Parts: sequence; C-alpha cells; structure tokens
Amino acid sequence: MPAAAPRADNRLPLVLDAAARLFRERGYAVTSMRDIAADSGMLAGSLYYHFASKEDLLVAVYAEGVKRITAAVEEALRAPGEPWERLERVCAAHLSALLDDSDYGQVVIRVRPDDVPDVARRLAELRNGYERLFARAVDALPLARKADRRALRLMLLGALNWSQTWYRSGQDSPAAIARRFVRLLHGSTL
Amino acid sequence: MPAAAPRADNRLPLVLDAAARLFRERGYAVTSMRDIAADSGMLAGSLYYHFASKEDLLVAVYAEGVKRITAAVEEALRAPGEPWERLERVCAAHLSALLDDSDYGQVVIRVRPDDVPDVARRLAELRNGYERLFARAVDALPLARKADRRALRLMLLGALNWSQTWYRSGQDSPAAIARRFVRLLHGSTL
DNA sequence: TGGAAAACCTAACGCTTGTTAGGTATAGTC
DNA sequence: GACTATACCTAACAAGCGTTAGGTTTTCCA
Repeated sequence: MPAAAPRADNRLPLVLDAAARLFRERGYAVTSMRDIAADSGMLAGSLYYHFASKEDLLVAVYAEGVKRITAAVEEALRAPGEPWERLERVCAAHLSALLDDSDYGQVVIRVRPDDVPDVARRLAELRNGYERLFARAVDALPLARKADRRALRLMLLGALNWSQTWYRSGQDSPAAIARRFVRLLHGSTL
Repeated sequence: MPAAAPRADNRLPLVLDAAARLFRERGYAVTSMRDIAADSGMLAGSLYYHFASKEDLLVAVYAEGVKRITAAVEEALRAPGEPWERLERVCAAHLSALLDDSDYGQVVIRVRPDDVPDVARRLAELRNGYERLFARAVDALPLARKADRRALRLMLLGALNWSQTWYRSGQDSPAAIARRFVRLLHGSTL
C-alpha cells in the first residue's frame, strides 16, 4: 500500500497560526489568502493544498479555538471546590483563553458565524458544544428552585465574551475580572 | 446668493436605510456599494454624490444608530422612579433599540470599530459617548462605598450587547430580559 | 420661463480577491 | 538509489471591489 507519511517541512502549523492571528487582529473578511500565505512564507495558491477554501481554513482555526477553550474549562471543572468557587474558576479559564492565551480562542468570539453563511452552521455547532459545557458550571449552583439559570448563564457568558471589547492587557487580570463578575451575581457584597 | 435647496426626489434616506439593513444583516465588509445602491434603486457610482467613501457611509449609519439608542435611553432616564427601577428601564430601552426597533441600533453593536481602521476612532468615540450616558444610571445606584461600579457597568452592558447573539424575536421581550438581568444583580431573589 | 444647482447615470479605471491547472523539488520508503 | 507521494511554486483566470470623470436629467426658485 502507498505510504502516507507526512513530511517534516510541512508548514501547515505556520499557516494555522498566521490565519488565527490575522483573523483575530483584522477579522475574517478583511484578511486575504495572500496575507495568510505571506505570513507563512508561502504563496496564496499553496494554501489550497491544505484547505479546499478560505472558509475551510476558518473552520479549522475556529475548531482549534473551541478545543483550547474547552480544555481550559474542563480542567477548571475537574478541580474540587464549592460550586460558586468553581464557577469563578471556570470564568477565569474562559477569560484567559479569550484574552491572553492565544489567537485561536479570540477568533471564536471575534468571528460571528453569520458573517460566513456557508459554514455558519458548523461554526455555531462548535460554539454551542462548548456552551453546553459552560452550562454545567451554572447548573451546579445551589439556587432557589425558581431561579432563572438560563438568564444567569446568558448574562455571565455575554459579559465575559464582550470583555474582548474593552479589555486591555496589563490592567485587570482575567482572574480578577472573573472574581468581580461572579461576586456581583453571588451578591455577597452588594 | 445661489439657492441651496434640497430636492424632494432625494434618495439619501433610502440609501441610509438600505445600508443600515445590509450592514446589520451581513456585516460591513461583506456588503458592497453595489448592494446598497441596488436596494436603493440606484447605481453604485451615484452613492458618491452623498458620501465620499464607503467608510463615510458607515459613519453616517453608525451615528444615526447611536443617536437613536441615546434618545431611547435618555427618555428612560428622565422618568421618575427608584434607581434600580430606573436602571431596569434604561436596560430595557437599550435592548429595544438593539434588538427590535430598527437596523441602525443593531449596526452599532454588530460593527466593530477595529474592523474599519480608517474610521475606528470616530466610531469608538460615538460609542463611548453613549456609554457615558449609560454609566449615569449605574452611578445613581445606592451601593456600598467599596462596591465596584465599573465592573457592574461593564458586566451589564456586555450582557446586554451580547444578547444580539442569542436573541430570537418572539421568545423573550427586551423588557423581560432587562428585568431578569437587573434582578440577578440586585440580588433580591437569589 | 429661464437658469442653475441638485441628483443621478454612464462607463470605465485599476486593483484585489478567491481559486485553479499544471509543473517542480524535496523527503521518506523499499 | 530508484520511486512515489508530499508539499509547494508558477502563472494565470474571471469576477468583484471601491472609486472617478464627465455627461444628463430633473427639480426648484426667481
């Protein structure tokens, strides 16, 4: 049978990194395949050896982003502790993956599925998959039966995701932001 | 002196409406001048009688959006009532302008200033101007001295703005969402 | 009713875009 | 050391983009 061995000079990782960085910095629509190729030391046409289209490249970056956020949050969920404390750690992990860690996580928040109609569904499914994980941390909270867990989840997640708009590294740390937000909901200091 | 009278067949309002609708539906980068012109019953070149560039057109739409949101929130601020109650009304007005009222308000949230570098500063200033107004509703709250008003403002505004992502008209009304969010922070039922 | 500005059309420019067909060198396997 | 799939380059395509110069019609005012 034919040997299907990858080679060492494969620049696919470079392509993904460059795409993630540019999608995050400028947005998907404004970034051209030539931009990505140039940052990878390649030419535009060569990208089509790895991806069938620009949209497929986005899906790959997006999926990697979801994967990283998921991994960070899953780790925060595993650690022991009281439910509110664990939620705070989950939010801190979410924020870290969103603001500090890498370009991949930021792409997941920055790029709207609707902006790329042809793959909008796949992107939305990827994001929804993660949000179900986040919901677990909210469901574990000891709340009154009539409490609106959905509203709490949507509010918290929205506030976290929007932080990409105003966050400037060097001021508040993701952990500090997460603590403040969760305590506003916990209502101990109000 | 020469008469500078505008004419009745002026299609500028149509152009603004079409641009607002398309910028909201598809995003700024994906929308072409030809799309906007076609929806206004005109040709692409004709748009340049009203606007010097595509970016200028965006600024006009964006400014109108900020104006409408501001008007709605100012009205909510004028009405009498207890501070928490007034904040709830402000949030409801903000959400209405964002989700229901028109395309203009949605453009303000949907289009990121960074996506359009040449006019990013002007867009950001427009948005900041409004957010200072929103801050007044938060500053009026009777909180403990050490309470973090900035975090509360950022959390609430982020949660509201992000609602554009998951909101589907027909389910929850903006007023209902605003009430739930504000009460989560007020902490009376938790 | 004449004149002039307002509002738009026509037609095209130069450029960038995503994408492709076909050729080439390199690396790993037998 | 021949062979083959891998990984990329070359060169170009058609289509769409924002924008512009110059001409044409329409509306308003005096």
